[in-house]
Amino acid sequence: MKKYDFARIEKKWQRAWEKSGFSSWRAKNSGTAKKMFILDMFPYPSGEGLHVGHLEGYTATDIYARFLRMNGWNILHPMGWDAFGLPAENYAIQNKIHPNVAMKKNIARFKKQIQSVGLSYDWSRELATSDPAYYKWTQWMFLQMFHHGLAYESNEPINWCPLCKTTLANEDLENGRCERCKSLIERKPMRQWVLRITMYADRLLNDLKQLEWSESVKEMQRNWIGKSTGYEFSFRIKNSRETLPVFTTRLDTLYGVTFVVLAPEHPLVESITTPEQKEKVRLYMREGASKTDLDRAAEKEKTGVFSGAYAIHPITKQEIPIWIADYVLMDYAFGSVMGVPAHDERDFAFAHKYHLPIREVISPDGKSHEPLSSAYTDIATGMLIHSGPFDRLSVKQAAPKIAAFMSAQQAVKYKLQDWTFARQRYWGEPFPLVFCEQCKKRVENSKFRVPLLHSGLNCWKLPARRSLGAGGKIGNLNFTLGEVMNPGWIGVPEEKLPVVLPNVTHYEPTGTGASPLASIDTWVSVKCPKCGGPAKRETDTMPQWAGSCWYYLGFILGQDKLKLSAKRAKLFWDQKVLKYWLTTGRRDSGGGGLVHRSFSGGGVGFYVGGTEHATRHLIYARFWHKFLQDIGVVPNKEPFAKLVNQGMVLGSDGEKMSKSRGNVVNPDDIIKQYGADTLRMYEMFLGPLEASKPWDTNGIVGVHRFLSRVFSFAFEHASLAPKKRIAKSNAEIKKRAHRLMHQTVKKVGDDISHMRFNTAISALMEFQNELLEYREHIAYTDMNKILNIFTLLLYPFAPHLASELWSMRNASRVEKQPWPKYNPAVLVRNTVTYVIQVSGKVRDTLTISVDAEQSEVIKQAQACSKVSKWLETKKIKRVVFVKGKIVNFVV
RNA sequence: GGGCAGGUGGCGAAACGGUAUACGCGCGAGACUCAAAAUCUCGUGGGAGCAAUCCCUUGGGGGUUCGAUUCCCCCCUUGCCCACCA
Repeated sequence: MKKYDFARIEKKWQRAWEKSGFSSWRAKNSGTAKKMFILDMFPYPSGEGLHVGHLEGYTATDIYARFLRMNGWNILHPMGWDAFGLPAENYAIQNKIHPNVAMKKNIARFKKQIQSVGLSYDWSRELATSDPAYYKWTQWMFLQMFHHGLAYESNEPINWCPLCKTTLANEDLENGRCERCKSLIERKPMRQWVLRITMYADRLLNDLKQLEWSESVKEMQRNWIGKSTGYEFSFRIKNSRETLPVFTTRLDTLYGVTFVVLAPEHPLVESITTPEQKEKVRLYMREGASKTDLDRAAEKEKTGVFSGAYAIHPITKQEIPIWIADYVLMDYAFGSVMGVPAHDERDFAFAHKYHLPIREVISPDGKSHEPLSSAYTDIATGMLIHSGPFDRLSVKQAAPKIAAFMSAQQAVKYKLQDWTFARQRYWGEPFPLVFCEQCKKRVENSKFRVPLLHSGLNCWKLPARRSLGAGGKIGNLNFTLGEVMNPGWIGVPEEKLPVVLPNVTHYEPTGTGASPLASIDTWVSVKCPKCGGPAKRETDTMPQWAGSCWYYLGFILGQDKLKLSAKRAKLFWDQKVLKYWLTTGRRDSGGGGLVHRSFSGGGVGFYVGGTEHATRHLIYARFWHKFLQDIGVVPNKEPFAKLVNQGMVLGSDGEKMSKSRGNVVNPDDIIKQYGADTLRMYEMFLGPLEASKPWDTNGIVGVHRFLSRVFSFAFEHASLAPKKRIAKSNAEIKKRAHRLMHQTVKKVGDDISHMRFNTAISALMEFQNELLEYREHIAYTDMNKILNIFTLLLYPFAPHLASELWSMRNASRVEKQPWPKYNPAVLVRNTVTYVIQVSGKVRDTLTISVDAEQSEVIKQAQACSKVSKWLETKKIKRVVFVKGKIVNFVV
């Protein structure tokens, strides 16, 4: 018996594919064939190499891509490298290799690993985010955002990771810790570039509806955006000209306000605190300053301090004490809360602790229940009491009436905050910005007044496309909106892009808040592109998410477009190609009984990746895409039409794979021991794509045995001496084999279409098992035909072995063959097996002609000995008959 | 505290109103072998029985139905995400 020499076979076919320049996987940018953009989340080429988790998603999309290609689709299935960012940089520092060098090495390793698994990527579109040809366009896009006023300089307190020595966005945190290194995050006021993602909050929220994503990821994004609708109004402050704005979703409880709370960072704290309270407030603030956000949130008991000042209730005119407490967050709404202890659990706890009055104004039955033992927060039931003219109104009715009475404005707030877009690290895209003192003075002395924008305010609209002239002329110099809004900051002209990351010897983070780039004076000092005066470059770099915001567009546009000079943006944004891949023509829908439904909003047709990107990459990329649509360079609203989240592959102990647990499975080892085809199939056989499932080191031999049997059988069959070949098939067995073959063609096709790879593989196994039983009874030529079909079905899963099997009988290439069709007529059986139940319990089965009449079936069913004995003494109340399935005698 | 997804043999899982445990692992027995590995054959949810056969079984409890792993309600439990958002 010939052994399944997977190593030889896999090498042979990988060479063959490489020799042809991977031309079979190359996507065309036009044509009338149905098309699909099948995208994997591209990896960070870390020093660890590819892990089996990556390969789960990559194998799934590879199977799908190969399958659709055989069905005549034009498939765009590319791969690239998310090469900028902290993990890559930290690896470089640890191993004392320049990030650029380390990255090149890691990319080469990743690519080799990917090719050793036989993934069918269109390598002609390969890209890396750290390539100047690529990041030139990342900079170009940032520059557009800047000029349109979407990027602003901020000095607000921001998340600082003391170990990574950089600022981080909220999205980069996990429970108040750095997502990468798990250090506790500090809040530090720092100069930062921030992107105004909040301006897109509503669109990011609303357009979720049209996405074919898992409900859980959509829900995560909804919660992250965190829209709430309520009212805002201002309290007057006793003995002061200041007013105190608050936001509330419960204006109906206005009569129950017994105190007001400010966040410790609130700007009014300083001015309203009375001299008597100054010392206490100072102490409280000092204590608070040492707390991290995590401490703040973890505190069971709320703390606060009285400011000494009083607000005036807008309706009752009562004096209400103003407190300062860190359970109120400055980042949200106005950083101030009207305290209604009777109807808010947090306010209740606070009032309870500091003996503030609790005033019941919502009651389930219209009666008073004071003193309350807990806050009553049910808004569905309940009516107003102790609320003057609004008594007896429902919660729902009351709010608008009170608002009208006191002229409170309806308002919408979001949890989403603007995106901290700068890192004080080396390995990232440099900002295409310079700072010029003279231009700063020009702007500040000019008459331009841009409405002062805070991160929470959504009062500002994007200027009409291409009208960067929302800025204007100062003297004889033109300033853009972004340049007017950020005095002194000047955009690098497009023709000067890319601003190349200088090659330095010291790239370790400084920890001073300045990036390593700041020390390279020759790089930092430049001429102002606006006025020619002395200027300095921005030395922070962009976060790792920048490059991944548009890489799918990079794949669509291709390497030639990336190489264009940035001043040729018009040519770069090739509308024909973008429309081809991002919008759907009529031809894409339906087809062949497959469910590759295209999505009306356009975007990447099929995107596979882990759920960990739900509130990071997937929200950032949507934001960029919408901006790019607004400036007229992409043709549709959303980047990713359909998203599937592959589950995590856990270690064999059921825990997350990690070095420290020692449960990491290295794909290289598996390939060496069992081969790539076994690895691919086993990853798919583990369970449903979207479920997390443990890797069972023992289980892999099952798939390997299957492939070995497939090979041995096919090989033995192909090398049969002519004398030993069976001349004539047994008619009955041939018929059975054919029916099974057609069944399997249908099943495997349907399963691939629905991402049910595990059951597709089961079906292939069953097919193979039966064929082995039939082998003595099927003629050589008939078996050849059946084996050809089997090979085609196997091909998407195990392309190397399938290529080898195909070449045993055919001169052509398997990947050029059309996907086999099944004949529904063959699937029709002329007998069917009925399940015979008595009162719902299975007692027997009955095989009978499909055409048998209901009465005939029931008659025969009743006659079965196993059934009749259950019916003997009973009276049949009812007979349930389901054609072709079941007869149930109810007694 | 809120949201989402799960709980089926010894294990990964299948079926998703109609014969629960397909497929695979593991295990047991046998064949081949001096022997072992590999391979092949048969068996394998639990219980009672010599057997035919019968009873029980999809986290627990109710409900709808002739029939529920599947649909509805309550509870328990595991995982993931978000969490003082006014």
